[in-house]
Amino acid sequence: MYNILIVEDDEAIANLLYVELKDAGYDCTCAYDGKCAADILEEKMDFDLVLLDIMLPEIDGYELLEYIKPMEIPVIFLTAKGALKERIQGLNMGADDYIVKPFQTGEVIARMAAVLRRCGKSINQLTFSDVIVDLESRKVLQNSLEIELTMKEFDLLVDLIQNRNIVQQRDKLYEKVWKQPFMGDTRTLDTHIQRLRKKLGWEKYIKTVFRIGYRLEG
Amino acid sequence: MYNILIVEDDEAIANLLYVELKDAGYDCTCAYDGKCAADILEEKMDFDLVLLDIMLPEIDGYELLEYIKPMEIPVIFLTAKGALKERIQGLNMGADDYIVKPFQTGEVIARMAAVLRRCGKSINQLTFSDVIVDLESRKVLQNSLEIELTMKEFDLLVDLIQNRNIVQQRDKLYEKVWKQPFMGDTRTLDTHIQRLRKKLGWEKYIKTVFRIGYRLEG
DNA sequence: TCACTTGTGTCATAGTTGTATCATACGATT
DNA sequence: AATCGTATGATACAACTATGACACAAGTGA
Repeated sequence: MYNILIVEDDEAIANLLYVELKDAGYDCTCAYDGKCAADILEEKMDFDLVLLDIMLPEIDGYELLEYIKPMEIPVIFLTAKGALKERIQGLNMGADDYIVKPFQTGEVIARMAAVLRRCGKSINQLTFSDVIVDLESRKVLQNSLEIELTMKEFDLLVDLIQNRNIVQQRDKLYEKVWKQPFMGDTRTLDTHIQRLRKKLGWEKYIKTVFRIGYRLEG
Repeated sequence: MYNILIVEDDEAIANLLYVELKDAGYDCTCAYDGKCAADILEEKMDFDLVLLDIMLPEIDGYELLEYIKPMEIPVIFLTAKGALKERIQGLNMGADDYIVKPFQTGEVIARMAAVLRRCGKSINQLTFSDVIVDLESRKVLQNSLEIELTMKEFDLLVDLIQNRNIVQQRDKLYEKVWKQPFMGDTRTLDTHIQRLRKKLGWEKYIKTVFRIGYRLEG
């Protein structure tokens, strides 16, 4: 799970980000001013990424950026619209990306993912819709709530997500998850699909393709 | 098979990419400068993805990007290390991803696959008239509306499209779709053809060739 | 033992497929 | 051109098959 520090003096924006990122499976901490941010960084150094507003009371974003640099934590600047000079300066100073306010949360998440990937901080995790699947811990989060899946359910889910939008033929799917030939004529696969559907409330995503198999759609 | 356009003035890099991507199953075309790339794009518009170096003689990557945009072909930028500004500008201009030189070919392939998937460019896709048939998801779209076909209908449609403008003899057609010898004298094949015609409104495209079979015409 | 996972059986239902029937279109023959 | 035999279109229906839903039993590990 990623640890994100949100540095933003506008509490409304900070909290919005906090909630949305939490939902997207990120652990977040908010700092409402530069000094506070510095303190938090000092105390807990294992952030994976910092979202940094430039206009901050007291210590501003640039100063903070200098402070963060030696920690080698990627930084995404949050800048007001039109403040071109800020952006350029930010990038020159070594920010990894910037996002212009007002922003869509989806965009933030996408940029964050890109930056994290670029920085090699990629963790083995898959996402689909509101679900995050961590391959290392074998945990599944849905809207930040852990969903307990059994082994087969988990493997099945991983396969479906890795092949999203591709029909998985019943026999092939069975053979991949169960690692043995499909003898047909039992309710095993269906039953597990049903269990997955139920636990995740994914009736609409896991489509059955009649006479062929299943497809995770979205 | 995917068609990739490699635009890169450093021939060593271009050829390396060419070879590696070829091995990975991509059809590649190289362009060593922007003008050449534009010509190739003009001539042959069915590329699935463009790998685009930014630093090019004459026409640079940005200009070319503007040129490519209306074609709706995804673009991955190739940028020199540290050229952060380039990256940002590229992404802002609508590139789908970028890769920093020097790169591992594996990384390039992974990014390409991701971009292609994101853009919904599935290799296994047939089109005819207003219909797109995705062989992976087994979905059929007509004017962006999904048409639900049964297994036989789908197989039949695929065969017809793959043999467009060629008469399919009834017995051959039957044997291909039903995978069993044609015993004649039943309405099975006709009925399925009718069902296809009806679902797609393709009375005018699926022609019957009296006493021979059917032909998808257009 | 208990709690949990996993596989299988049964039944109901829904969707698919093949065939029969009748109507219409085609083409050869006169 | 008229006629006739045959092929195909259209439709409805019956048979079939796959899947969902559920319950339960066997297996497994704490």
